[in-house]
Order: sequence, then structure tokens, then C-alpha cells
Amino acid sequence: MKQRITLKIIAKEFGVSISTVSKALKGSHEISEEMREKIQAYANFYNYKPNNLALQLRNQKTSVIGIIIPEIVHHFFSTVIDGVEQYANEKGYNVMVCVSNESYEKEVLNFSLLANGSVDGLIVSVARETQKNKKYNHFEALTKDEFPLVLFDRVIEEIQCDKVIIDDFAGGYKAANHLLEIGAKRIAILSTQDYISVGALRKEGYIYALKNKGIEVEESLIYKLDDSQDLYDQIEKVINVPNPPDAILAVNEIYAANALIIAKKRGLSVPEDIAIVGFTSGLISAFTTPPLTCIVQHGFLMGQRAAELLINRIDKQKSGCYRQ
Amino acid sequence: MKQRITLKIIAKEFGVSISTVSKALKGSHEISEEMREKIQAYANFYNYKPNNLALQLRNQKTSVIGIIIPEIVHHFFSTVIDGVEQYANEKGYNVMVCVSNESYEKEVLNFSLLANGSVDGLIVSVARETQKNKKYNHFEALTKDEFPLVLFDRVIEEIQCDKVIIDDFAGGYKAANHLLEIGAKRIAILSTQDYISVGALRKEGYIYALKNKGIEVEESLIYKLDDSQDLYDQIEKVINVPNPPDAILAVNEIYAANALIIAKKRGLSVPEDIAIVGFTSGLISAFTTPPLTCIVQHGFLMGQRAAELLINRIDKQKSGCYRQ
DNA sequence: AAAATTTACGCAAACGTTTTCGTGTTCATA
DNA sequence: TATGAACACGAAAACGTTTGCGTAAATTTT
Repeated sequence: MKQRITLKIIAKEFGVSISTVSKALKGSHEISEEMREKIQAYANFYNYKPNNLALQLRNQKTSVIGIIIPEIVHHFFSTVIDGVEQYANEKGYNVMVCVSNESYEKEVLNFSLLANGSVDGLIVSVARETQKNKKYNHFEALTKDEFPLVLFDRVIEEIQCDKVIIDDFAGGYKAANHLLEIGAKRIAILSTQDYISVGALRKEGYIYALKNKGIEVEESLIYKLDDSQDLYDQIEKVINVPNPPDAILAVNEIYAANALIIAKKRGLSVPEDIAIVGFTSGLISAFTTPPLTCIVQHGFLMGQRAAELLINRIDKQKSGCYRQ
Repeated sequence: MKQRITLKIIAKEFGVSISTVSKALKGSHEISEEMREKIQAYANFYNYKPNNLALQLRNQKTSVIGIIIPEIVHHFFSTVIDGVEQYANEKGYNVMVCVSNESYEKEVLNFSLLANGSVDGLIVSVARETQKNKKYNHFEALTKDEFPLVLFDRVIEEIQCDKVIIDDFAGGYKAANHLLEIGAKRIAILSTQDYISVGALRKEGYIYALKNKGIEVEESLIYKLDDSQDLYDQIEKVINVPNPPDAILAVNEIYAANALIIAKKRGLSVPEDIAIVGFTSGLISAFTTPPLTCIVQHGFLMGQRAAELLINRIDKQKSGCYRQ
């Protein structure tokens, strides 16, 4: 790459000091009109742009926010990123995206890469492994330093910071209630492992809905799927049985879509024989036959809100912190 | 945020110079064992981490690559990001994601934000508006300075740089050929506006396949859909007509999925009455009834490859450029 | 004519690092 | 005792920018 043009180079060209050039380019009245125009013309011709790194170092501000998510090829998370990106851009921030791949180690690595000056703040949805092991030391290190941090979707109870979640409990409650209202008697729930907060909360909502109607909760209808195993096989064991449930509450879209094709393959008609409700985050539900009833997740809004909370916190700190 | 600990602070604490601290932390033999241990213990206790910005400025290297895409809530693009992110991470790079939202203006803005020191190189898929207006000045500015740049998917013929594309022409050819082989006589193609290179190339492949079999190309079967209008309405005009085509080649998954539900609603059976082939980038095709036949797009591989090309170029420049 | 003000620029610090090149001790060797 | 080396550290430049302050010279005011 060619050496980009700097103040120093311009200064040497005209035999003046760097500060003169800087001021001239900013249109300072301290510099004579003649000199100002000469310098501006030259800088313009060579397409001078101040170096961001230098500015960031000097201003102690990057105007970048980082977002760390478990995976990126996932409609919900990409929607969140979209929301973050849009709000951030409005406020003059850029977004740096990192993926933890559900790995504790990679999450920690990303933390140390980003939280040492590269970004002004961090938006995180916690990796599965981290939630499983409950190793939160990297989060604690941040909050101890009052580093701007916002958690979303998969959050950690013990960490004190802003959090953006949808009311998963209410979502599970509503979904189960809907199924009960259309006449379902035996509702199976396809949930996640318990350490995934989102799935666990939706399951609680489901249980509450049943109890609320005086229906006993059958433990055998509660399935905790394992995302690292084959989903199709696991769901087949729910539906492709002698006495399948008459309704299914799936805590995400993929579970629901798989349940649908398995039910149809078994010869069950949906929703007459078996009703299915999911939580949508993608486009699948709209194109299945029949289209699936879903609780929407509002990823875009969550992203916007998370960015808003984070940027508010960053700005507050900057304005409130007079050093020396 | 609390003032992060710096070399200067440690130096003051022990009454030594900054360089002593720096050397001590790097385990230099220039520093006495006693001093080294004191300093290391202190730094460790206060969790000292070198400031990234300062390092980047000094090393003239950010180890960050930027990627600018038209939209992020899009399975194909998120898959590409995934590929980029993974390869980049292996090589010690981070990824900064920006979205152009198909807007020329925002693309230019992102360029100036990123290409002024914030990233070592850029991976770009061109915005629709840019391709439409053929305003490539921001690209030319980069290549003129030999700034590391890789284009993917939506590329620009006139810009000289590394490019990663799938063989869209061959894809269109294969898809059309498949339809012909299963007996289709009148294949409609649902393509994009001509200025979208990907759609145009696939259409050319389709035309070539027809001509190759001695079949005349009917202009009335070539539909150039407008993404800014309602897709359902546009596709309905293709299928919900007195004499619909017996096959449809859709240049992307959304077009194909819409075609499917419209065909079924009209009472056509798929694929007996009307066969549909798409280009998949997402999960929709697998969950429709029947599942759609699709040409896969290999977004992950494209991302990996783009990152590889970019990083190779960055590294080559760094090693080859001895200044002064 | 002397004093005050304005003009037009340069100096230097600051942001946080790394690293080369001193430099003053201390110690061992000739 | 003088010479040389080893030791342990500091000064300063470099990355590129911004900005408060200092200061000559030029101009205006009294």
C-alpha cells in the first residue's frame, strides 16, 4: 500500500510546522488566508484524510462498539446485529462483530481483543459453554472497571449491567395458552437444555400456563433437546410414537419446522391432529405448509435497544469524567 | 469507566521510567530480576493489558479487516461473514462489519470510516445503488493507493482487484438444464434487474442452456423482478395466469419459495404441473412442501476465500515494504 | 514615539506503546 | 591502577493527530 499522506508530509512540502497544517485544514483563523488555501488545495488534491487510529488514541474514544454473539448464521442474531448497526450508525458509531461459536475460550479471547481500547463498549449474548460452566470472570473484570457492557437474550443473572431480554416467560405462557384455547389436551414442549436461560424461561411460562388451568404437568412431555446432536432424530422420538401429543410448543423456529415435517411425514395433519406453535426468528415459518403460528422475537428492536443503552452509558461516562 | 492502568502509571508507582516497565513486562534481561518481578507482580495484580490503539498506531497495523455488505439479515451474507470471521480469526485478525443498506451514500461513508487506518483491508459486496449508478470513484481511490481490497458476489468488472464469485453463469446453465432434462418445455426465469451482476449472469446461463438445446428463448418468460416492490404480487403475475409456465428458475431462495406457495395456492402441484428450481442461501428450501431443489451458494467458502486473498495481500505488503 | 493589539505561525505536550541508543555504575581482568 | 565488559536503567524518537500557549513581527491605538 502506498504511504498515505499525513500532516507531516504536507508540512514538509510547504516548509511549515505540523500544527500550522492541522490548523489550516480546520480553517483556523490563526492561519493566513493565503497559507490556508495553499494547504487546503494540496490536501484536497492528495485526498488527505486524518488517520483514525491517531484520532482515537488522542481522543481516548474509538466510536466503535463491539458485539459478541454465539453464532452469526442465525436469523435472530443477524437481526439483532442489524438493529445495533443501525442505531449505532445514527449516533456516529461503528460496529465490530465477533463470534464466540458457543465457546467459552473464544468468548474470553474476544473480550481481551476488544476491551483493551479497540471499542468503547460491548454488547454480548453469552456463549452456551459459558452458561454451562458458569465461568463469568471475564464479565466481572469488565464490570469491576465499569466498562460499558450490555447483555442481551442470553444473559447472566449475577452480572450487574444493562440487559435486554424479551419476556420469555410471558412468551412461553402465551404460546401454551394459545394451544390450550384451541383445544389441546397434551402439549409437548421442545425446549433447550436448562442452562440456556431463554429456553428455560419459556418452559417456565409453559408450566405456569398449564397449572393456571389446573392441568397437571407431565414431565414426560417436556423435552430438553441437545443442539449438538441431530435434531431430526430427537424430535422424531417425540412425534413418531404410538400416542403422540396433540400439540407442540417449540422454543425456536428450527425445532418447530422440524416438528412440522416430521408430523406430516407420519401422516398427521397440522393443525387438526397436532397443533404446532414456535418462536420465529427467521423466514421459515412463513413458507411452510401450513404456515406456522409463531411468537415473534423482535431481534431488530432488541439490537436497537441494546445499542441505545450502551451508547447512553458511554456518553455519560465521557461527559462525566473529568480527569486530573 | 475507571482509568485503565498504563505503563506510565506503573512507572510512577515504582519511580522508574516507562521503558523500564515495558522491558520488565516483556521479560527483558536488561532489567534486574528484582525489578522485573516487582513490576510483573504489580501489573498482573492490576490486570495490565497493553492498549490496542497505541500498539496499532505504533505498528501501523490494526489486524482488523472490514467487510461491507448490502444487508446483514440475509442468510447468504451472514454465511459469508461467518467464513470471513473464521479464517480471519485463525490468522489473528478481527472483523469489522458494516452495512451499506444497498445505498451508494452509505457505502461511501463506510469506506471513509474504515479505510483511514481503522482496518488493514476491505472485503466488499457492492450496493445495488452503486451498481445501478456505476459510480465507482470510492473504489478507484482505494485501488489507486493499492489499498488491500477484495470484492465478492456482487463485483465490478472495471475495478482491478481480487474477486471471489461463484460461477453464476454455470449455475444458471445447470439449473435450466436440470429443468429441461425432467421434461420442462416452457421455463420462466425469475431474475433480478440487469444491473445486479449475479442475477444477470444466471440469466445468461439460462439462455445459453436453452439455445444449446435448440430452444428459442421467449422474452416474455424472462422476468426481472424489482426487490423494492412487493415480490408476491410480481410473482403472482407469472404463475396466476391462464397459461402458466411448466417450470420456474428462480435466481434466489426467496423468489423460489414465493413461487412455490403461489403455485400451490393456484392448485398446481409441484413438481408435476410446475417444477421449481432456486438458488439456496438459507434454510427455507429444506422445510417447504415439497422441499425445493436448489443450487447451493457456498457462502462460507466464499467468505473464507475472500479473507484468505485479503490477508495474503496484506501480509505481502507488510513484508515487502521497507520504508526509508 | 511608545504602547497595545493583532497576526501568523511554531513549540511542545498529550494519547500509550516499543525499541534503539546512550550512560553511569559496578565488577572483573590485565 | 587502568581498561574493558557487564549490568541496569533512562532518554528520546516514532506512529499521527489536536490544541493551549508562547512569540516574533506587523499593525493599530494612544
